[in-house]
Amino acid sequence: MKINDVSKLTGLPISTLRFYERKNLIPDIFVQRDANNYRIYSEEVVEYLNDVKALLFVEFSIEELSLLVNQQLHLTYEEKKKIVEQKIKEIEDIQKQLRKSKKFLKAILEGKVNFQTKC
Amino acid sequence: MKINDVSKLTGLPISTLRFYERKNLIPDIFVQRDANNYRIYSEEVVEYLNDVKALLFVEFSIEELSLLVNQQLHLTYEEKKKIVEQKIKEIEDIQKQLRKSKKFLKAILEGKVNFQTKC
DNA sequence: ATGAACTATGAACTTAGGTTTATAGCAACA
DNA sequence: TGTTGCTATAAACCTAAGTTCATAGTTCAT
Repeated sequence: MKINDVSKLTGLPISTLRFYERKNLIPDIFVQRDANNYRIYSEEVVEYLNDVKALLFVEFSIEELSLLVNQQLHLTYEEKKKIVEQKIKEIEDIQKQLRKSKKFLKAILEGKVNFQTKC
Repeated sequence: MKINDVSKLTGLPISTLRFYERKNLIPDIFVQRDANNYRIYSEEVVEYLNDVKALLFVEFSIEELSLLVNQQLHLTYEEKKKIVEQKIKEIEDIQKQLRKSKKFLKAILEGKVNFQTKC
């Protein structure tokens, strides 16, 4: 698969795919180069990138995620486990916040909240 | 209450409080000026800002939220209702994404996911 | 075999959401 | 009454996460 195919299958712009690679977010197992230096992606990269998208959307920064997936940095399993467990806790906090926000927004809909001067 | 009190009670830096005000995120009912041009906040601003914090954390941009709370823009109730309903839907999408991410992270912990070359 | 479409790179640019700095006017307390 | 601390503003600065641009090589369709 070439970069354009991956872009279409994941919905990520080509520029973003190249950017993620520069940020070490795409392990070598997913992408190699052909004779013309074109990127050739494995099929599995699509599922991987969909997970990455979800993780980056709310809970991870590129730097954090890169730390986790980048074997150059030689994090031990224990170190990675710690990061992941911490992240799961953070997600649970976000879930709590979201339930709170939803309540607040619903209260607005029902006219129970008003932060504006009446006039 | 002066700005330093609000900062301490909400955990928002003073610079952020001033910044939010410039972005029309703090309705006039919550803040007035005294004889020295110092900001004097009402007690209610603390709860309001805690809600704002939650909303900005994941689901709203400053601009969107300002649109909603800023009466200068004269949005009708119906227009605001539409924005809020849309936002609730988006939150539900985020909640779905988060459940997916959590699953993925737990699979990593259990060794069921591996995006790295074994060596 | 040539023009449109695809690929590559490095560098510059952009936007959101703040933070920091420079400068100056009040305040509070010994 | 002075000096430490709080407040104000405007403008400059910063970082993350991309995007766009300039330039150049490749490939595909006709």
